[in-house]
Amino acid sequence: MKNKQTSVKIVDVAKRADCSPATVSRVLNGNQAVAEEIRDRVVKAANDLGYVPNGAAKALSSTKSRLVGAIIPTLDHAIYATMIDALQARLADRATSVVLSTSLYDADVELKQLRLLIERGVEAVVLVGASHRSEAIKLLDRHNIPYVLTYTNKLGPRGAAVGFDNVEAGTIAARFLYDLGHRRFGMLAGITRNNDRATDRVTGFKQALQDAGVAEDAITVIEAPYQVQSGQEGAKALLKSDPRITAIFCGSDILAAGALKHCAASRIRVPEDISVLGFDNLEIAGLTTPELSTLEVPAKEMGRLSAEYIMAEASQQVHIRRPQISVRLVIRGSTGPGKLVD
Amino acid sequence: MKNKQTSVKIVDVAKRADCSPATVSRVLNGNQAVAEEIRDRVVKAANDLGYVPNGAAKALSSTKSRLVGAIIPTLDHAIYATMIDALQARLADRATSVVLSTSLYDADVELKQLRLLIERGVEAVVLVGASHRSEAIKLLDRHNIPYVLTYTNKLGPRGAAVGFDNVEAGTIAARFLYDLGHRRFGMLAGITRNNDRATDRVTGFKQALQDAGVAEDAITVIEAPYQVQSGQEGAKALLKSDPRITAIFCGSDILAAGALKHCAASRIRVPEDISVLGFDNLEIAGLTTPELSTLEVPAKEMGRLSAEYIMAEASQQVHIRRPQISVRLVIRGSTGPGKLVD
DNA sequence: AAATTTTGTGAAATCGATTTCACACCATTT
DNA sequence: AAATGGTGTGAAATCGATTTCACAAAATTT
Repeated sequence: MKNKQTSVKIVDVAKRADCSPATVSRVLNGNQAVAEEIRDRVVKAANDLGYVPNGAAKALSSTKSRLVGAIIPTLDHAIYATMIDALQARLADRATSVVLSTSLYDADVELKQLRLLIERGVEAVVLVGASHRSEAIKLLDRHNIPYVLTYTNKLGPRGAAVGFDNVEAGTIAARFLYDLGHRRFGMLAGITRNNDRATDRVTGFKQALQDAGVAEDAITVIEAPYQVQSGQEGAKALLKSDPRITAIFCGSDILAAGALKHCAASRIRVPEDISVLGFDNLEIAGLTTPELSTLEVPAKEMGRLSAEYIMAEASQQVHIRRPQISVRLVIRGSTGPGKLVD
Repeated sequence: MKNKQTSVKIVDVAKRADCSPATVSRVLNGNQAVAEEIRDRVVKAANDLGYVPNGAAKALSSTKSRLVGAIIPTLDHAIYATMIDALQARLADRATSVVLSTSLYDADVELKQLRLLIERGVEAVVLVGASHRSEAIKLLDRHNIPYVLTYTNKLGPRGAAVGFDNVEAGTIAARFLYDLGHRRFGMLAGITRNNDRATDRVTGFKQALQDAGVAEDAITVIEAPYQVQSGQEGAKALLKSDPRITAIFCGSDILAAGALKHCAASRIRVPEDISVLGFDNLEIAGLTTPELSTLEVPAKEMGRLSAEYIMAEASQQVHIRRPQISVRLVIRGSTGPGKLVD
């Protein structure tokens, strides 16, 4: 049943303006020259009737959907929400909408969502991280859809990588804590399965410490989902596994906040007894006691730059495929000197 | 130029499966009976060719876009991000995507975004709050698009209201603090302009206190944007304006966290000297020192219920237009008894 | 003044699906 | 054996815009 609740169509506008649908289309899209007089009639007719063009018809005939797809792990984590917020804001300027999906950190869900987005005719796709089902990239290639990988700087043969080097981020954390004098370390990482960013941070952290001469058994790594409570439990497990740890690097401020809670509950002084370093620089980093030292991730920036890339791509312009983006160390009160015992 | 990068269309699948496009459509949408044998051929052909239906064409011919629009103030506030997360998750089950826009608390921007969404052919719209440009509602009515107002329980002649009574929420806060023995109050409200929820919370709070016999000049209200720093400054201004205040109700945990920061910096003890009550029960509420007492807003629940309503509406079923939703008082460490001086 | 170019407009094809309608075929019922 | 009913399939209309193409009228050049 193709019902129609008498919605206004382009022919209705044409009739009222006493011209052809073609002319109405021309006026409303401002593409070609139309006589001033007719132009005015059309605009007036469209307004009078409250004409809203049918997007599907528009998309079908022009092969332009003005839709951009984004698939992130979850909106419940501020780091992604903030990125999407910036992306959406920037694209809205160009009358382009964001179709949002979440994968819950599951590559298969991501693939399924991607298929749905492609079916919707999105003109570009924003993904998180560099590890995806190979079929996902194939799908994007086959449909010739531009895409952006965020939170990573690993570039594929096509697409853009709008993010930072997670290995390097781990390195920065390691150097910072090592230079403070710490010699036994814990890392409270995110779940590394299906998460190349979490994996890389661990890699960078461990490698840099070992390069500095820290023995492997002086570094304990535990994984935990990005939740405060997991952070508490993780910190506890970490200190139980190696009671001599004096510095903990967390894969997210959420985990770090949990670690701080554990310390407070166990009367462990931060940073006197233990230093805690977070990741992301979320709003919460400024709210804990002590305030969290952390690595700032430029989420807004990544959202904005992803939008820039997509818009450039849409207008066939060349654009930087891997902008220079890096994390920044923000030192607050949760980190301090380690006793240089040897 | 209607270019085509040789993408696979339904006729291609039909050809390969040696049947008509009509039959392919039937198989892929599982609507009508098709012989087992042909069905298999079609499925195989579609897989082999990697066929992905064209959403625009689908939408145009079936008058179903499987798109739902949502306009929220910002994704940068967890309370909205969480709601959208739940909405999206629930709708994804039905192969329906969410097109997301932000209004930045501006009703005109909202209207503009709404127009865009309608043009996209969204089958339903989710908005925040009850105050909108009258043209917005008109637009929805004219196009006969179902809509949901969240974070409010004010029902219009059409649509659903999936939220709580903000006046009542203010009342609950007032009663709680009054019953603790407080007699001079501060309220750190969100910006009430264009924000009926913020406005209602103030109304409820003041009214309930006055009903309890509190004089008007014993209640000081200051507005501040939902940012930690504004919370700090607001709390400072509040206490300067009336140094005898012993309890502060904040329109958001963000503001409350700021208030807590101010107190910590000014060596004001919480809750001994001053009680601070938040709103939302964000994750940060459990991370401050002391932890925040607050009113819990069921954001996830609202997202889920909005999705339920939309899905029911899509399948022409009747559904509750105003589900019973309420805030819940969560008592932690930032509130305590007021000295009952008189 | 004639020839040419430019400009503005409408008719009709097109985008890629869904869905109606007609019809052939086979299975029942009389 | 004839009449009836049900099932599965394809041809063609349809959704509502954009865009190509043809052409008339106006502007410019010869």
